Amino acid sequence: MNKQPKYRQVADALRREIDNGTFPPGSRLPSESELQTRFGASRNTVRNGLSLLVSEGLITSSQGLGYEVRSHEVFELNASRFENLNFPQNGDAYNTDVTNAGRRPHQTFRVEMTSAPEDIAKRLKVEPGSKAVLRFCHRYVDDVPWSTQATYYPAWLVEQSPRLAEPGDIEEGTTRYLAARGIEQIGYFDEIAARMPTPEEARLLEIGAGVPVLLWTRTGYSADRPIRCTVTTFRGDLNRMNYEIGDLSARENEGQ
Amino acid sequence: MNKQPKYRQVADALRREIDNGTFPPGSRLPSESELQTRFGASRNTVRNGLSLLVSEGLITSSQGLGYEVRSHEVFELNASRFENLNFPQNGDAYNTDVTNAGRRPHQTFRVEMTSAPEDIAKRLKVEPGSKAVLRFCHRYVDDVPWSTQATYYPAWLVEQSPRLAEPGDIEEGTTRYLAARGIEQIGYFDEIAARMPTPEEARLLEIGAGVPVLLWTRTGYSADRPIRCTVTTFRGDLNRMNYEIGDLSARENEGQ
DNA sequence: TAGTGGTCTAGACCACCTC
DNA sequence: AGGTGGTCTAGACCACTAC
Repeated sequence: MNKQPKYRQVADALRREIDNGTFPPGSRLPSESELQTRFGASRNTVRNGLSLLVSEGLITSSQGLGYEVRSHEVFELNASRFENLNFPQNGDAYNTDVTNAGRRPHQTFRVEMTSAPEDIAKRLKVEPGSKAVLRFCHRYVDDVPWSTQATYYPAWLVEQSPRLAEPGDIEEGTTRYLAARGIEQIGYFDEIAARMPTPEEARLLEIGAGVPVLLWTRTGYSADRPIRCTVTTFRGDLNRMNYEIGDLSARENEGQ
Repeated sequence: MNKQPKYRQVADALRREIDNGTFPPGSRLPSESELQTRFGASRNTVRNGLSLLVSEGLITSSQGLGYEVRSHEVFELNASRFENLNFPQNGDAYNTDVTNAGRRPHQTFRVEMTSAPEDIAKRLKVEPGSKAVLRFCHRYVDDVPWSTQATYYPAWLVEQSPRLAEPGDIEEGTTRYLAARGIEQIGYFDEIAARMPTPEEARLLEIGAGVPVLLWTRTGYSADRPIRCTVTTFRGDLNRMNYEIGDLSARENEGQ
């Protein structure tokens, strides 16, 4: 005998029906009271089962409306191709990529003078707590919050390149601006991690329960030392990162 | 007035105390009944708040023991360096990496003849449902389930390289075995995604609520066509992926 | 045996959405 | 107004862990 608790039976039954198409993406699940009678369970037990599916990222709930099966469309982000070393462009080609996908990009932007958080300082090889310029970007696609991007520049670099600390965009792109001043990024170190969002991240990205964030930390190096560190936070349900390594001429024919 | 529901107040208060070190990683939270009196709330309300923290990945619970603050140690996985194109080695250097970190690797292994799932078939550029060899690996570090790895080889390749379908390890490594038979991988396409685990993944990786998985899909190409597709599923709380791009000689000095 | 969390019930009131 | 989910309570019994 391997009896599952009732709320799991509820979750399992519904999950199966979502998987096999009984409830396709975008459709609505039966209401809690309908599920009570169907499973012969109390309301709390039904809710317990439903909340399991919510935390698995399978469904969402909204007051007054009901439970809806989540639909998944993902946005591909090529991390190795854009920001090409021989052809530096503004930031990370977000505008180009989004527009190419037929979507409408939109972003808010701000520049701050802060002290570098410990993990950033370590990557930039500066003293923890030392001054840094933070250029922060909050990005939307078709008005849906998509990602936040925080780039830190160490103080010594800002002294040489004062426009980094000025508010507002740098027209030609920060990479080109730096290159023109003799600071060339010749390598990157990328780190990718996943975790559940902090309440702050959940707020900025309008993430509900059951959706992890992808954390992408890119540290850019000149020939001598690290010159910037960019931390990008994505909604995990809407994004996928790609890397191309080596010779991929055999991949060109069709879209994968 | 911006009153939060009581269970959120419980969660926020405890989260703050976890963040500021009142409850350090590995320590135990007060029991539910203690929290009831502290917050003047019913047991279900307290449980509701605690389950929020569980689904954020901050704490775990076990019957009879209580709630414990999760501790985070992450394992770095260099995706661009290992499986070096000029120096192919067995699989993805998992054994080497883990041993170097002073940990004890352990894995179970099986080989299956299956039909390629749709997404795999697309990446291998074969008909959906066509035959493929699946080499499946379940990996542990110090007896903690760490990742699962499924590599699919298309039928046409297996005909040329029959040992792929044989159970058991290929001593010299599949990459070398293939290279010796004239099939050389000259490029990779990596895709990285994050999501909540399916019940099956949660079982294999012994993941509790609040821990996402990292999905790493690597498609290997010869000069002509894709020759394999490897899907690795990691515990998101224990792993971080790295990519090195361009010239990183300035990084060598210290550990990042 | 005592204390912990896990499951389940029954009922109440509130907030939001649609009509 | 009527239906939906959101919050909260009080109490019951079970399962696991410690001693």
